[in-house]
Amino acid sequence: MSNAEALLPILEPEAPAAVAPCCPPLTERPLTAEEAAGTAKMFKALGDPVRLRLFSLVASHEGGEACVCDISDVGVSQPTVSHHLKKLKEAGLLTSERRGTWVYYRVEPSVLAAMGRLLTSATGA
Amino acid sequence: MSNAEALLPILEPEAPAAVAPCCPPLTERPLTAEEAAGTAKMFKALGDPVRLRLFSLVASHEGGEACVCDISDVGVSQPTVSHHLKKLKEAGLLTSERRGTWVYYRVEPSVLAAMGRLLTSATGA
DNA sequence: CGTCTATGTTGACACATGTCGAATCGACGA
DNA sequence: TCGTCGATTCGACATGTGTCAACATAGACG
Repeated sequence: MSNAEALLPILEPEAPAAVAPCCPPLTERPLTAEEAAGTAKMFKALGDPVRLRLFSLVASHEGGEACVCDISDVGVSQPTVSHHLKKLKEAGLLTSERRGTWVYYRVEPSVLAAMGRLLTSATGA
Repeated sequence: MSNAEALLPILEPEAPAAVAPCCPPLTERPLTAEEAAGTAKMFKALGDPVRLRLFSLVASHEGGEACVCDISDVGVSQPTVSHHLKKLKEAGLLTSERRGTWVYYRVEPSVLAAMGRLLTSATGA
């Protein structure tokens, strides 16, 4: 696949942007097909037990940041952990940064807030 | 299927209870494997565009209740709509009730609130 | 430069999932 | 009772997904 990447004009596999300010609360208005498609990607990313646990490990870590070595003890092999972290990154929920030997993952606070707003009914209840 | 139900001791295929008061916010504490497994089911249920749209259609309907005939216009066949509604029901997000000819679906407000709390960071940000 | 440790990628496999057409069930009306 | 309409279930198929072993890459340290 590295060949294709070199030949093509570097088209990114997923649109990694514009996930934060998405939609009003679900109780307020039915989502359009486009809105649902974009939002469902985030929910789907959290729809796997391993990913949800990895995400909570990063989110609850000090400073909302965690090294892979700190969170790779979730019961699956390390390639699988890397695979899931990549999925979370593609969904816009995490960002990664390499500092020296280790790679650190951080949560995207705006995305968290947006998803929370989606599920927080504005109707008072 | 009516035969099997009559013969077997009525074992339910999915545990339909105890989904509402689950976990503290994700930013507060890493989820255990059990918590993640249970919570991921709800996120997974909303991780499909069609299901998310169906859910928003029901949630935003008057009284948080909608007939299937009102929400079955999401671009897929009616059996598929029924299939997705069943999934949402199994995840504890919806409840169904038959009134005469039509079947009405309603949202479970406590579940919505619980999921919103999960994503609402208590750290102030 | 060589080697070691830490992450990420590839290829392959088993399994789950979304989708539809056809058949079935349930309620209403002629 | 029979026919019709709304909703679910069944059977089948194509696709997506999670998982791992093996390999590749990136930086650190002698």
